[in-house]
Amino acid sequence: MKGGSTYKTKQREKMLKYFEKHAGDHITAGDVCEYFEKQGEPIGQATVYRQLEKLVDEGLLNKYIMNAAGPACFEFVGMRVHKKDKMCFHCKCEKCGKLIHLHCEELKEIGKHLSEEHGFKLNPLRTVFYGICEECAREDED
Amino acid sequence: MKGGSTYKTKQREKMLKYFEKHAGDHITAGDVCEYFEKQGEPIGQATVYRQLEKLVDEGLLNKYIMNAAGPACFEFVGMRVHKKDKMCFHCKCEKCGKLIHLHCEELKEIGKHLSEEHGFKLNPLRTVFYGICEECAREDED
DNA sequence: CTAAGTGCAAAATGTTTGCATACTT
DNA sequence: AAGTATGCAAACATTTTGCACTTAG
Repeated sequence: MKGGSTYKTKQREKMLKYFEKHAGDHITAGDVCEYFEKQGEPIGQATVYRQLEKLVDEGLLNKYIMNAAGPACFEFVGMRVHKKDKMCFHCKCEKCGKLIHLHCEELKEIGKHLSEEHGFKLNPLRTVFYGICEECAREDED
Repeated sequence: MKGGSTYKTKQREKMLKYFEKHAGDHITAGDVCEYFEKQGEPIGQATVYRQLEKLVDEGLLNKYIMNAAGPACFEFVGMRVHKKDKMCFHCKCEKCGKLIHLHCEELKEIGKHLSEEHGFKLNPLRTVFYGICEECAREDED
């Protein structure tokens, strides 16, 4: 369904290591370029984007889109291991922009419900809940 | 908190009418420009973007971001009326790109849960569930 | 040797901004 | 009259593409 195999190149390995090391962080294509630039071993941006896409396809990274005119964020997921118990949801505050990671059993029910009732296989790793976080809600009492 | 008042201009009214008429549809800034272009009464794209932003701030439209390098979508919400029973969730298929509108009581529980347990006020109108739709899942049995 | 990946620079998108002019209130 | 909106064109930022070259298998 997807074309050909994946070569193990220096660039790919370096990027992967970088993401692995920063697991849990949200990293943009620009961040990646900048980082390796500073390391004195730059990776062409075209390569960065192409590898990023590939890694997302392979399920090693997740891609999150926050702002329309702003870079997409990528996050390390793990080596093809989709550990259910590590599964986490993301909440993005529309007010302060904060991104909250939620680990919650009950939320996993959503996935089951969507699947059973609506035939939709939720990808919790890519899904972002938008709303207002606790702190902002407090200031925002209208 | 936000600057100044809002004038009732031709452009704004036309845009609003257009969105209202196509309630439920997902419309891009480009769509808006194109539509009025064809009507023979074009609206400058800067104006379109500025009004779009404004309308979102005012809560008359919702903004959805699907692809990083793709236009944002806007959808009519209603005249400041947040009818709970009209509340709907969006599921976006990562495979075929289809966007599904879901009206579901159970899903509304998510909002309650997030609010009560995590202090997060979900905005279901802006939140998009990513995953694989029924049809694609069938072809995709791996 | 062949398929896949790289890097550069150029193009393509989508969105934002500066500024002079025009419209609303 | 004062404040806000408009429209154009230019500026931006992010992402994608074409092509010659290199590298992995």
